[in-house]
Amino acid sequence: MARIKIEKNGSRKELIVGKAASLFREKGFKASSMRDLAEAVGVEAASLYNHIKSKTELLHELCFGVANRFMQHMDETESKKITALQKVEDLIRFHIAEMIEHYEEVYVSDREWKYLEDPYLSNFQNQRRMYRKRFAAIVEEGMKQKQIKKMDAPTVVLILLHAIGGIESWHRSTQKINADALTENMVSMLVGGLKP
Amino acid sequence: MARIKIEKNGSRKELIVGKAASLFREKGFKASSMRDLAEAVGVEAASLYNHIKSKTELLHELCFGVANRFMQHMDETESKKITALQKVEDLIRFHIAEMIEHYEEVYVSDREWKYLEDPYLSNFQNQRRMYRKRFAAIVEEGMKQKQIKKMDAPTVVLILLHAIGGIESWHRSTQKINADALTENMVSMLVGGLKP
DNA sequence: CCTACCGATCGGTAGG
DNA sequence: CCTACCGATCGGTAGG
Repeated sequence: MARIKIEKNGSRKELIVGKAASLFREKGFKASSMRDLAEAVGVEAASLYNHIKSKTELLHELCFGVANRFMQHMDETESKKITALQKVEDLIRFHIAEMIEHYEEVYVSDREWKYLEDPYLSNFQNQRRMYRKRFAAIVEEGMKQKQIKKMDAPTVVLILLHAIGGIESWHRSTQKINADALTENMVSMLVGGLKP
Repeated sequence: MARIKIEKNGSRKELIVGKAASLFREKGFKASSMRDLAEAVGVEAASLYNHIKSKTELLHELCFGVANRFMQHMDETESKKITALQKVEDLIRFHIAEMIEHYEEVYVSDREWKYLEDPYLSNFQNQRRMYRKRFAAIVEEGMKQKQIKKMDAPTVVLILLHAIGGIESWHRSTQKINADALTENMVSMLVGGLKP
């Protein structure tokens, strides 16, 4: 007598990917073993391979899931009818929101992408480069319009991205001070630093 | 007939630690093998153990070397007779200079300290916490004196530290734009973001 | 989904 | 400083 099969297709894999995000964030990709992951999922290590192809596949899923979301948001921001400075603020707010809502995936994608293997590695690096270029172009536009003070735009972008993405303690921080307050603090400081 | 022994004591170990910094930065601590390191040094893996006790000892040396420099500088900054905002700027400039001059050690200490083992791990975490607390106290002082706008001080510190330390491409950046210009860009943006 | 197991690689030691 | 080697652990597969 077969069990009723209402489980969504892929839900088991999604569970594994989610546990992997948590494990990779905590211990790092290389220091996380498939046996660790299996224990977190509640099966034997060998059983994981019925749902995934390899350990690095888990990293692909995480990194490209995050990259795609950021790329799509960049498309949206670019096409908005707002000033360049407002676009920068929009991007900053999106990064903060992603950090709060998808902390583990974003963190892993940010710190562990170098362990991707090579068709994926180059692809990821290219997407990352493109994203930053587009971000820098908006910053540059803001400088032309005198909304942002003259600085080296690629450096500005690196500072902004790392200022947000680097906070390794979003959990604790968002517990101690409210998430909205944290967001306004960051935006105030980062956008404040751009103005002439 | 013995070779003349004018080599400074410890110079061989220092070479190994330096190569380890470079390797750990490039591949990460866990993904770096002692065979990789031996190859970089130009000996067999077993020979490394005549100069060091273990792989993690290399990480101790790197992390505490960096931590001690930052702690000592914090002492100096605190005792200077300047305003709180000037102290913050002083700290920012020191972080930038360390990043330019000791990029690999600082980077490794920042991203790989979690692989320290436990008497060292707790010790390092405590030093880190202390440093941030002292930094936040200066920021808070600046707020009281109305030199810095009211924000959550620990968050401000995290943003500052990550904005500077996160730049994973200091090499390339400092090649493209001059180091002094980079420093002024960063200081302008970060200190600018603090002012009311 | 599990048991059993493989080849590769790891950090490190013995002994010279 | 090297050769030789160890036990542990790794990612992954075979076969059911």
